[in-house]
Amino acid sequence: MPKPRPTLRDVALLAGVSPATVSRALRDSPLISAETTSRVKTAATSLRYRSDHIGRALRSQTTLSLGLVVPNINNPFFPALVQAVEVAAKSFGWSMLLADSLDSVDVEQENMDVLLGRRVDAIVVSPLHRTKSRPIITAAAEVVPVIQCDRYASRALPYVGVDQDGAMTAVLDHLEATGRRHIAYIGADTGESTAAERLAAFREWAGARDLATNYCVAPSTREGGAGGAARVLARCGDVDAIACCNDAIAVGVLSHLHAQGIAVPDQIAVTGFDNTVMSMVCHPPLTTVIQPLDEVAGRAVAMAKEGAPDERGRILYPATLVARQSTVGPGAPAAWRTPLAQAPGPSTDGSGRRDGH
Amino acid sequence: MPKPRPTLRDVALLAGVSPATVSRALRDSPLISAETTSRVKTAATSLRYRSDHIGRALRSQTTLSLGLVVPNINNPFFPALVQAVEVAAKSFGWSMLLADSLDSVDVEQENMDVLLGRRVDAIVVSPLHRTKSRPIITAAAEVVPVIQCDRYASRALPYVGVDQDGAMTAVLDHLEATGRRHIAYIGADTGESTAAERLAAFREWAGARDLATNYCVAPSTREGGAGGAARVLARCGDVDAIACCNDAIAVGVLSHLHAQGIAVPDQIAVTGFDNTVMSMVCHPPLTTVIQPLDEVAGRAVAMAKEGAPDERGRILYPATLVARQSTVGPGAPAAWRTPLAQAPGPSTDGSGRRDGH
DNA sequence: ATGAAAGCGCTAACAC
DNA sequence: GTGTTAGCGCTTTCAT
Repeated sequence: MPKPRPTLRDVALLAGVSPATVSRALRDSPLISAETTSRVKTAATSLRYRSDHIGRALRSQTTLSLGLVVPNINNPFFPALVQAVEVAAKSFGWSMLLADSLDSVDVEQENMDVLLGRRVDAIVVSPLHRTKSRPIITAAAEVVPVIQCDRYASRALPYVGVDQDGAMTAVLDHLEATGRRHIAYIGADTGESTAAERLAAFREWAGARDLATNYCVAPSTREGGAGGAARVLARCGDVDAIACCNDAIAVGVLSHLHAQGIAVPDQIAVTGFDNTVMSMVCHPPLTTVIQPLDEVAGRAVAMAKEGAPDERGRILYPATLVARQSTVGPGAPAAWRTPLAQAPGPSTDGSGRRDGH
Repeated sequence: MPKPRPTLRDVALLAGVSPATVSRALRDSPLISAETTSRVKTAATSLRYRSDHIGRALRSQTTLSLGLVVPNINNPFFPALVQAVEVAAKSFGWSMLLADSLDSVDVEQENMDVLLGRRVDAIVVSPLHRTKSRPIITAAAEVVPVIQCDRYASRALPYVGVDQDGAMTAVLDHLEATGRRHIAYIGADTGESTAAERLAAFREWAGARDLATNYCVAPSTREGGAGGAARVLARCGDVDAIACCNDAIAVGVLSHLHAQGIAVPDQIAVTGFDNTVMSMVCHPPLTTVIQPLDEVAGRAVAMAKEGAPDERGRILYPATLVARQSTVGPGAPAAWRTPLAQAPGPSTDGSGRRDGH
């Protein structure tokens, strides 16, 4: 197994040229004659030579690799983000080191240290916690470009995400438009920036209508959702809709309502967020929100690669509401989509710059 | 941002010792006096020195990193495996490069090349396809230890997985024990080794009982499952159970039965496989199989690290059946678990060696 | 258009 | 116990 790996020198010997020429030829330098280039490439192929990334990295001081730090890949929201980031990175020859923080700030700190030690050229991070993660990513950003993605922890660092306020507002507008008047909200831990924004959107929306803000915060689990439902129902008898911060909570709400013999959506409508597989498989299927992860990830990776030197703003993409039977009932069309904004592109704020490089 | 990174030399200068001493001290070499060691560490800390992985890798010819190649991380089965592998790798200081094959053999090949170019010390791979992936992993295995995990494509390379035959047999035994007599099976593409093994287990089980082998193969999606259900039902009128190769297919089966007005489990029982979130959220919850992923991943990573020099056998861990309402009905206890084997440890075969190093 | 030589940051081998 | 030297594989001046 420990078969000696051919080096650039070996190729040079076989092709009868110098190592420098091999290096240039393999990278199609215009300085090298076509004839020499092809001879070198033939030699390389016959030796099954593969350029050694470590040597190149040491010399060129660039590893062509990206660190991705996610809160917890077992959260069904993140695999799609991971995939999108990897695809984007690979599209220009970068590799991705994945670091899972396991929902622990300590692990997140450790992950950053490992990635910096590995000399990743940039880091894309979805920070665990709005405030606790701030010193962690700030320190890392002094060494390497750090782009916040999906969640954020610092307004002083670039961020690419989704317009949570617009999305949650659209959910609430949809509930109102379909006749709901007593809307409760179950939020997730507001340490997550997205959860904080969604809750803020609910409070603002309800406040603007002079409605009671009947809400609570629960763990992002089905059990959490069930408990939250019990609480908001206990607080107000005539709730006719429960908007949730994410699909897991919403599914838990469904199970509580089911256990109580409350019909969905006839008596109470329920909404989720994230369009995870759960929202399609549960009963009834959940009205939820689709986030344009491929675009968000692509933009974040592009910024990471460019070093995002003077881009300090927040780039927000619009989400899409998908209405399913948990709000529109069995008689309505199976699924229709409402884009939350006319323009498909992102918006920026806080930087004074328009989007586009 | 491009703040100059302190080097080992800088630390040496500050501490008034040689670079070699710094190198040794930072790694707690017993050769260095305690006094010097602490002085060096102080200097390192004050400079915020972080050892450069690239230099170390070039010199020591080991990157302390592991490549993980998965078929598609959006398959809800894999995030747990990815997490388990990363945790195991990190437990002895390795990092993980994740490469997602996007269900394409070409991408899988490309992934292997990239990982080898990055000089990962070992690769853990869940091969996309039983036969098409074979040349790919075989070639990689000539350069670096390659451990197959979950799925396999070559019996000539180490494999750590789950006893699929035992698991599927237990599912069928369970159906029989709860009174089912006409069991159909919906398999996934048998290019996946696990799907092939599960189908083989069904055919063997049914054959041993002289039962009709009413089965079909369908895409691993909910749509595939719905279509498969239509086919097996058309073929035989008195099916009273449908065992499925995975949860996604089983959920599709549920939706088809639901649409046909067929009651689950009263008229037809349904089983899934993998214990993904789908199996808990769908209606009714699916009887399914839990695979001990943490153990499988831990063992695979340990073998990868050791280079698994003469371990060519298959290491199989037993799975656990979890019975839910899709087979045992609403009156039965909510969920009870049946371990599929007495011994919690893995079994080996094909190598003549017993487990344990 | 090509070669020679230096050096990226680190650690192993060999002094002392 | 510690310093000196050399070199991992590559790219990049600087020559020619």
